[in-house]
Amino acid sequence: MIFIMFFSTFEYKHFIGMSKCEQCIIRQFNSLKALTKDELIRISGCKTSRTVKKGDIIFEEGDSINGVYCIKDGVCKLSKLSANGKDQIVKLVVKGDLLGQRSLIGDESANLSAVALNDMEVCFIPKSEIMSDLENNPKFTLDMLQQMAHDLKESDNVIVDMAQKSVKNRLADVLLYISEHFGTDDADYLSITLSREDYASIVGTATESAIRILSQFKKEGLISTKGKQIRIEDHEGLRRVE
Amino acid sequence: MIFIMFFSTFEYKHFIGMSKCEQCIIRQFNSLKALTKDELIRISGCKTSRTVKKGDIIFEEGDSINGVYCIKDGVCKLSKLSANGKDQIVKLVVKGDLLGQRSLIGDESANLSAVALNDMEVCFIPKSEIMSDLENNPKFTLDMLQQMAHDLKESDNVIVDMAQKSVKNRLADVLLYISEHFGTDDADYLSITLSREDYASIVGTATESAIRILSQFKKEGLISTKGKQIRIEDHEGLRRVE
DNA sequence: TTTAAAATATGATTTTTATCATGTTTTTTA
DNA sequence: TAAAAAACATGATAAAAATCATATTTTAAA
Repeated sequence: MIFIMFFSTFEYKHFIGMSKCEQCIIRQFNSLKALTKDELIRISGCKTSRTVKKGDIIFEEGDSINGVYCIKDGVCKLSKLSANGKDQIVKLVVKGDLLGQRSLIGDESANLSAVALNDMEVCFIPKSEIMSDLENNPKFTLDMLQQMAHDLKESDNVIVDMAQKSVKNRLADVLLYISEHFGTDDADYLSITLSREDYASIVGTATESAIRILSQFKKEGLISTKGKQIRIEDHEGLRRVE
Repeated sequence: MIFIMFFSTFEYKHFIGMSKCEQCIIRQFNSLKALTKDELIRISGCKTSRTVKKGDIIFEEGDSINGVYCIKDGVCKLSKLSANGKDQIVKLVVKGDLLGQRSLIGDESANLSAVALNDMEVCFIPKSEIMSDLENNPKFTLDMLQQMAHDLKESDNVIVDMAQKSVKNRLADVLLYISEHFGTDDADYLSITLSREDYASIVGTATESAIRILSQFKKEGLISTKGKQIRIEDHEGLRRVE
């Protein structure tokens, strides 16, 4: 037990999940910002914090979630297994987002699975706490409602794109979306790296098709790659893809 | 002006949109049921009621809606024009549903167009009234949130189906969905009649493809038709379509 | 009620995408 | 670090769906 002595206060709190919600900047990015100081302190007292390794399952379709995850760091995919046995990625969830709120509000088991795309750090807030805030803090509920309205709009737009755009067009869109929403590193590579299979699973196509199209984009000078990493070389060109 | 004398009190109120929300059973089917009697009386005083003819546009993409519609009778489609010039139907909205709440909550112009599929009767409640209730009645906001969570789940599931199922499979699903959600008439025909173009626009395919597949379903004895009307002859068969 | 327009229907053809097959590269693990 | 596994790549072929063309039927309008 001697090694505990080397932990600083910060590291110790961090390790066992005792860092304070009131002082956490992450909450500014989601509906938790609408909570009062007292509510945050209460949540701080019952939340748990944990790390999730790349590839780990946070929850699966059908699981009872019983709470909400606040993503402190990392990225995960929300996907659903279709009848033909293929996974369809519905949404990418990143640092600052909440996870599991839909199931919690609908009082249902998870409709989607959440799997980490890189190492993550997440806080888990039990259902009872969130529900009590939803019932008593109208600002919080309204903020949650606004966020859900935004998600619904995005989902509707994805339906239209799925139905009306070609696979090539959708794949170009995904690259642009990732670039615009999640940014790039210092060498302009997309900050989120996905496997070709993941790209196929977002676009809703066969893995081979996704690979083929990315190769074509490369030949046409629209993108370049370094291993799994992708850099967009011609944004306008990608936008023109049909 | 003499004809006004023939109107009964009921008809008169009905005509100029003065029937009372407190007494309207339709609200039991949507979030308005969470409002208090006082709130309903207040809304009654400022809502307007109108009829919409088949084919009429209730609102279009980009319109500022400035309120919420409560569907007293009839059905409409929510659609979006895609880049290739085709309309994609995202959702069917029926008697009892609310319309426009997403744009109102997000404080945005309409993302979708709403067009009547048959003659409709709708009440319009101005934005200010709804917003004040959202800010002051947590039960109402929570109910709205739960409804929105449900819509989001449905949208996510549509994305998966769009991406992973064949056109034939999706068309079979739509027929079953309409049958299960909107019911049939006394002769078992689907109570909602859609053009082949509308079916194509829900499924996300070419009109000719939708026509062809419906013809095939007919040949296979899965459905029968009488003009535009469709009757499902073999539910299990439709469910097995791949 | 005749005519025009729209919706339905179906064939032929092309395009898009999936599937199968096989090889190469990269990553993981023993 | 060598072997195994996973991911990537690409060709050949098949299947699905779109497009174009052209009737026919139904509906709406003059």
